Amino acid sequence: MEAQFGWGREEGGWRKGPWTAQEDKLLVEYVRQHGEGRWNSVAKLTGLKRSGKSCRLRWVNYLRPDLKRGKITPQEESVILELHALWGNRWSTIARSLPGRTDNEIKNYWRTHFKKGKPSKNIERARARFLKQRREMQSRQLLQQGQDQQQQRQANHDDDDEAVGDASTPAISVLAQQQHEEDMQLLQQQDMDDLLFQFCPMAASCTSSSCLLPGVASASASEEGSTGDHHQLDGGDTWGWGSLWNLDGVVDDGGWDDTSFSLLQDQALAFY
DNA sequence: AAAAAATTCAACCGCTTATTT
DNA sequence: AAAATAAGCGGTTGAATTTTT
Repeated sequence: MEAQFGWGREEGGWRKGPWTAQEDKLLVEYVRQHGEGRWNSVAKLTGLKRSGKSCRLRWVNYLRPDLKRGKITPQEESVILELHALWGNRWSTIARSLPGRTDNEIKNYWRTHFKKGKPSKNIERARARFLKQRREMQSRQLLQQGQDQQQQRQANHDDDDEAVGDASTPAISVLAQQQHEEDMQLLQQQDMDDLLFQFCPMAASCTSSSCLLPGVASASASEEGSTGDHHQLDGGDTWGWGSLWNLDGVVDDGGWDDTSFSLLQDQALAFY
């Protein structure tokens, strides 16, 4: 299962695509002998068919011996969160505070775990899953109930959206009410999981206190439609304003006390 | 069980900045 | 002094893998 054609083949004299173990070896050997830098001479001296750019990238992001392998730890994640709040998308700057991690790695981590859209997608899906489940339960239940006491309600179920707890339907009975409550509990728990995940994916492995967040960004935020806002500032100042964390309402200090929890919960509920 | 959808991440691209000639 | 070359940066891509349906 080697690289296909097209990807991992030559183009204009240079090989592209995934590196093979042999190529890695050549590059490592080159660096051992000549040190880092002068990447363009790698090809000349070793016969490796890779551009200097490609060699540098491979070394910096993958072969460097001081790289830390393995998953980002909760501590590292906190740093990323914090520094991103501070600097925006200055990945290499952030990476300097995380020994053994590359800008690329951090960028990827950020994008896959925190970039707006993804986390809410998770929540969306959790919600969809839940609603489906609930619908099934409800219909099953209603079916059964309908056999018992047929006529009473029929006129008044708007269905889908709550407002259940009203006195208008005494017949729906304690059972349904209970069920609903259970559902809500389930939903909330699920939400909490997702929300926690959104803000601190490693929370699960964070034993109790160790996971301090720099602050909780307001989950609502803004900036929706723009698919990739090119803030092409000419002046060389490339602040990622759009992606800057909203620090308003930062609770800060403390970490996860009950207050921030219920705050989160509020946010979760406000979501719907 | 298999197909489709989603996720991940290594590597690419174009552009900017730094260094060399 | 300026042109050329190298290094560095951040955004984006897409094959491989994982998850969901």
